[in-house]
Amino acid sequence: MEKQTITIYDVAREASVSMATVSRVVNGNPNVKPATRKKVLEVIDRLDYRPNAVARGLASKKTTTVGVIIPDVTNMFFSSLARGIDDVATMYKYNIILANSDENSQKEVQVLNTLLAKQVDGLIYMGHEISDEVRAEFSRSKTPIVLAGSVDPDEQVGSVNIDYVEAVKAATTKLIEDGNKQVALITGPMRQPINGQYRLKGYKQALDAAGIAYDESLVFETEYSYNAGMAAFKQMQKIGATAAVVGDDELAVGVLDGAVDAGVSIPDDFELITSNNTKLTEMARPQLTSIDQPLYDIGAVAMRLLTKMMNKEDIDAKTVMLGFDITERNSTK
Amino acid sequence: MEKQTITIYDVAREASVSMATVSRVVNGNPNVKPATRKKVLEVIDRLDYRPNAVARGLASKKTTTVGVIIPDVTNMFFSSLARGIDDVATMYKYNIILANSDENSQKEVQVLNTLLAKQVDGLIYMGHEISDEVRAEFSRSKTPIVLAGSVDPDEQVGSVNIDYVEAVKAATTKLIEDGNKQVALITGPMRQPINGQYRLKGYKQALDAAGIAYDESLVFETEYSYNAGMAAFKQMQKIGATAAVVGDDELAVGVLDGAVDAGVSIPDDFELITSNNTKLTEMARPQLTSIDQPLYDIGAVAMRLLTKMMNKEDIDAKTVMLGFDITERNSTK
DNA sequence: CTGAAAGCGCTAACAG
DNA sequence: CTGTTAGCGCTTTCAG
Repeated sequence: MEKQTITIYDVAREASVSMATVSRVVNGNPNVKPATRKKVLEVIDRLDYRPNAVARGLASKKTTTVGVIIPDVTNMFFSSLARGIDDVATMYKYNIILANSDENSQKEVQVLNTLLAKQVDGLIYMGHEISDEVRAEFSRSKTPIVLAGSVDPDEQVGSVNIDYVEAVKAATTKLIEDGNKQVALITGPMRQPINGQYRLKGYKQALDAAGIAYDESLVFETEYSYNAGMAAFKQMQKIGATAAVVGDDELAVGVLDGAVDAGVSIPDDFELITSNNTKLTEMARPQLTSIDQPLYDIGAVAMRLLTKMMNKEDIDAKTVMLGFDITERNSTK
Repeated sequence: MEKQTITIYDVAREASVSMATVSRVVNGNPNVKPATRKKVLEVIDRLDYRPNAVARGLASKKTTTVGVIIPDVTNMFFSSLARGIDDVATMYKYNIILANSDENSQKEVQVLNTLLAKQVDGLIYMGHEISDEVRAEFSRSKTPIVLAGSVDPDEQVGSVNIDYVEAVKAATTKLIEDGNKQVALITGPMRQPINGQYRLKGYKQALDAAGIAYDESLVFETEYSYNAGMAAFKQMQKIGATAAVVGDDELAVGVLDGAVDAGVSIPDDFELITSNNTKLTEMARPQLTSIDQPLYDIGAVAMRLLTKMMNKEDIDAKTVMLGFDITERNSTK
């Protein structure tokens, strides 16, 4: 009365061969006489046999499943990465166990452990920052790990990114060249390396190169939300900023709408460059100029790198940097 | 020299008990003397033992993993559902294997089979339409299945939705009451039940109730994309429509921007109601009035329903309809 | 090219 | 309350 499963044993019996042989044909082992292979395949088809992946996993110690830790699937930035990950995973016959972490370190550790308990062959981690607890789990684990779109200051695991320093530097420089003297940087917590170490560094480099003094009050540390963007715009208006590099698209749309709602004309009176080039940049009015990170590719390359690691192939470089562009739209002159 | 795993047997030996006892404490079986439980827990902790979920799955025939088929994680509509699904899955100790299908029937069947091979305890399917091949797989499978945000005309499996007929009827009615004589309906393929059977029906009912004749040329069948929306607006302008009910938010933003770009004032000269109330509706300018489907809840309830089915609990109703609202913003008068 | 047999790590009766 | 004993369904030597 249960889901009466037909096993490899049933197939063996019906085909008058041993389970070993059935196993061989299922696994594409070439050491099987074409005739018997044909016979077995026919029985498999007739019985509608489907190998039990769990049993397979136990016996072979491979699950062809990788764990993916994502802050929030609902966030376009991460879901774009996830799509790239899943596509190449599928390409290499892996499945993905997706787990939302809300960037909560405790949840991350928790999820990490259940993923390892499920014997995933590899792990992809997304998130703006790696807490010490998570880092500890990483180094304790023998399972291959790759970070997608997040930086690992000590390069213990693989990672795929763009050069955030250069990207922000380029964006800031463009704004300066457009004639802006007061360019703001609006982004997430400086505690997170991508902001505190990379974006801020690129921003300062651009300022330096243009001979403009760094003004701390032009740097806004905020959460990545639409409302935070609207609030940030008000602040900027107060201190006279005329342009901004923004670290997140939703945040940038907030800044944009804050300006529009305040009757400030973009890009004439205020210029804006955002960072992720998600669909939002095209849907906003005016459309947003953006650093163009190849999100899908970052995910895809991360997964590809992971397949190599799981396969124990030689890796040229554990840390890969993909190129970026700046896509100019109508929020800049 | 592989990842030297410590097994339940190691724990048993170290704690001087049988593996059965270790298994009992790991599984919270109350039939263990507190003292021995304590001893075992201590050893587990000391050895850093982590039960192998694959072996567990093979022995118990439960994987505490459910398969989730999603057209595209990158689509806010579906990712919102997915978030609801994952949250309640986590709540009930399940993990999610997420697979993108691109609404491609062949891929769906393929994915369905690998998911079943991995012995998932249940399945959640998202997608606008269920092909005959997929339907066939559904009925062939003994694994519990729930549809989230998609309708199943023959109710073979569980499903969670809102009443699309009523929702579109309400939206259309509002537009008519605002004085529009030419209300368009812009949505996906009529082949898909949600459009052809439900939305169209609700649209016609509203027209009927208002004594307005149905005009086929006011119904647009298109893909769910920003560009399709811009194109649709041009069409509508040609035939003199003054309002539209749109089946997808990204599509609606396209319509909106098409209007804005053409210098048409919204809502004065054209009114718009969209369907999914994703963040996009708030980021657009003017902000979009929308049918408010509780996306997260649909996902959450679908997963909850699935847990009941996996648990063989009694279900009051396999098909559940959640309520909806219409959130008025600035694309309607 | 094929079969026999020993596990993989854990759960689940069944005794006691 | 605890231990023994079969498996779960498949992979993988090891012979032949």
